Amino acid sequence: MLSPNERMVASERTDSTVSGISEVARRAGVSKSTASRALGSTGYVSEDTRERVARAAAELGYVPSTSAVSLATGRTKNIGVIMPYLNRWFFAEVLEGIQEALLEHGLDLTLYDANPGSEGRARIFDDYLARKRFDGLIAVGLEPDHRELERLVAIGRPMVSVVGSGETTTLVAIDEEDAARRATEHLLALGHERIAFLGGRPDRHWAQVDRRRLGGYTSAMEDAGLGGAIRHIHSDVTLPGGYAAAVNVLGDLRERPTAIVATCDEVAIGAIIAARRLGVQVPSALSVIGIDDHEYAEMFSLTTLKQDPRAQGRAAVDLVLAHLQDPHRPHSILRQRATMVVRSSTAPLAPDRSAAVTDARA
Amino acid sequence: MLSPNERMVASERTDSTVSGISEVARRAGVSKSTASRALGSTGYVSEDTRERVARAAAELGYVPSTSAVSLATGRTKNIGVIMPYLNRWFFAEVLEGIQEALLEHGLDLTLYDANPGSEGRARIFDDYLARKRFDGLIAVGLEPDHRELERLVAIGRPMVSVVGSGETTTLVAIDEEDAARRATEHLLALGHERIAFLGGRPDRHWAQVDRRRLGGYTSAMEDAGLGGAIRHIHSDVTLPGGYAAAVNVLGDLRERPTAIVATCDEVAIGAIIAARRLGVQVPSALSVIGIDDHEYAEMFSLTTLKQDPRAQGRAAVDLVLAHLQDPHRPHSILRQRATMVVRSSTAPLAPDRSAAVTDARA
DNA sequence: CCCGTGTCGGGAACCGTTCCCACACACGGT
DNA sequence: ACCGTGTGTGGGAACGGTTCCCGACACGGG
Repeated sequence: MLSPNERMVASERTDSTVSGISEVARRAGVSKSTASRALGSTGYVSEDTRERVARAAAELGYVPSTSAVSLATGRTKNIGVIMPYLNRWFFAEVLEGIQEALLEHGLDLTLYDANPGSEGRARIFDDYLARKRFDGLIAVGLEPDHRELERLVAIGRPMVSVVGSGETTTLVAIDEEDAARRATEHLLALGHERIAFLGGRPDRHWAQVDRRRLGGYTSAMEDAGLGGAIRHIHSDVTLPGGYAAAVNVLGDLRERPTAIVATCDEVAIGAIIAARRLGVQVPSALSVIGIDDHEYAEMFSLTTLKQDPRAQGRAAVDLVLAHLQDPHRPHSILRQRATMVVRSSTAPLAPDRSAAVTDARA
Repeated sequence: MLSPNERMVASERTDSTVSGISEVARRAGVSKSTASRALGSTGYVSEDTRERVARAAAELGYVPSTSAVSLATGRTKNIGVIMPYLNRWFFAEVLEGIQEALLEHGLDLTLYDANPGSEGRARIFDDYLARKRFDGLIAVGLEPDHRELERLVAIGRPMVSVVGSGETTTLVAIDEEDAARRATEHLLALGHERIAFLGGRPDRHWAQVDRRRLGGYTSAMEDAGLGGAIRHIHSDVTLPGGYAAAVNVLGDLRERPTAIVATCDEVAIGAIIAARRLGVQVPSALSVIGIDDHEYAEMFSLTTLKQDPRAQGRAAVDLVLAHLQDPHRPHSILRQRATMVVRSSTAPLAPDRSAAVTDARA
């Protein structure tokens, strides 16, 4: 803790420290422009003066004013990040990845939380983004509608999406459909046939991601000649959502699937918790597979298709920087590969399912 | 999706739209200064010209340059938020609350993720904050060390902390000690005596919060004459951390407590999951109480002391704005009250503990 | 009729940088 | 001896706003 006195001193020092580059210049005995050149890396400056200026700047604790720099250069040294949720694992991880990478490049991050359907979201698109407080924009799982996309384009700043469609912007994502397909095929290979897909709900805010994953599941089932067994259990894409949906489904013994492909690990874990509650043994009576490799996946021994959202965030930063450097760089799609992590939430189909159930009750 | 053609148009419009206030002025047939006055709310402008200017601005899609405005006014219309974690429930919720409130005030948010012990954290304090890209700062659960606090003070911008100590800055938080004390007293009232505290680890990064909560637990125990039964089980303050710690503790039948005060809901839920795994019935064989009222609390029927992090975030915004308006406003402490939410993870101590255990195995 | 007072508008300074341009100087080649 | 050319430096105009100051004008009261 600082004593009030020390605080006073610190604050006074601060006040005198608002000195601009001209004070630095004066102290170093050079002109403003020379000081600017010395501090920056452009133009001719003798090694001697460069040092003098650097010393003067250090002594004064000089920090260039970001607004002045932005005004003069047209660069904000700031990247905007817009995402619909903050409190879901994937989004928070991506955000941390972005933040890490930006930190290394000396860039700031301004955050826009655009909750689907909120009035705030409209304001962000109409007012906030137009302010262009950033050099580039990263949209994470945004899934903009037509009007929103229009706005985004109108900003005229490089933009990259993490998760979503890559038709209009550069994209980094895993192949959602492929991931779900592989998850399903894993279960098929284990002998399961009554495989249900858990997650998503075809309504206004139904995420494209979940739709794509459902698509991957569907085509895997069809390819296996199990088109008739396709079953989509609606669920909020959250852990409690998965739990609630699974409780209902698993409660009905006759309708119960032997395996579940969850749209993401949160939902999968919800299902596992539901199964435990109902005495349905995982994996002997029910196999569950997710997508993500969530922080909790290991603790629940969840088999999953691992993706690395942090790396996606970092990649997004690299890409937006590349676009910044070369404005004519064409859009691109960076697909990261999801890798299967087999733990023990999946197992071969038990020869007699009812036996397994009995086991669970023993 | 926009066709390439439409995109072109939009982008061209954008390019011509970079028009400044002088273009607006010209179009409205007034001078720059009049236009500025008309758009802002200061000074005398006739209703007539105000309208003409407004129309011209609208037609041109004029958006003032934030850097120019900041440079001229000294206000960035931006609030910095610095926090050590993004992917933990409490922090994400506070952040959303802050974001919501800022949105209503037309302010932007720039985020600094200062993970304790990371090199990034040092850079943030040394370089990033000094840039003063913000009018005010909100620190969430930051717990700065001496050097960091010095930096923070040196910035010379209003600052409010959410969670932490209010000695140097304005603070909004619940009374951590009181919350833990009440949690403990709840268990005591139910007849429990072997009550353990779960969470935190006295090491370099041990959060003050957990220390305070441990303190509340300790004094409640002492006041009940149970000082000898005090037991602090170390655990990472995460759900898997609580799980891992609880698994070990509950595995030992003789040492097993009859009730657990967890430092937060994530840890509490981890403990509940561990108990279920081990066949220890909650609440008949083990009562668990947490602090937070986490998103998952209801799903696990967790008794807890509810706090409202979103509201804390909003309150922090109000406070920082108040400090901005009145620079001489003294530091203050805003204590939010934690309210007990009784669900069914806590119950009276079973007369015979071993009987309860047998029950669980039945 | 003259003069405050209340409105309205314009010119110019200023915010703190960058950057273009002009200039000075030293040096080597012709 | 003279003239590029390559370096180092300073002056000053942007960048895009806000805001102070002052002049013009209308109006009503003394």
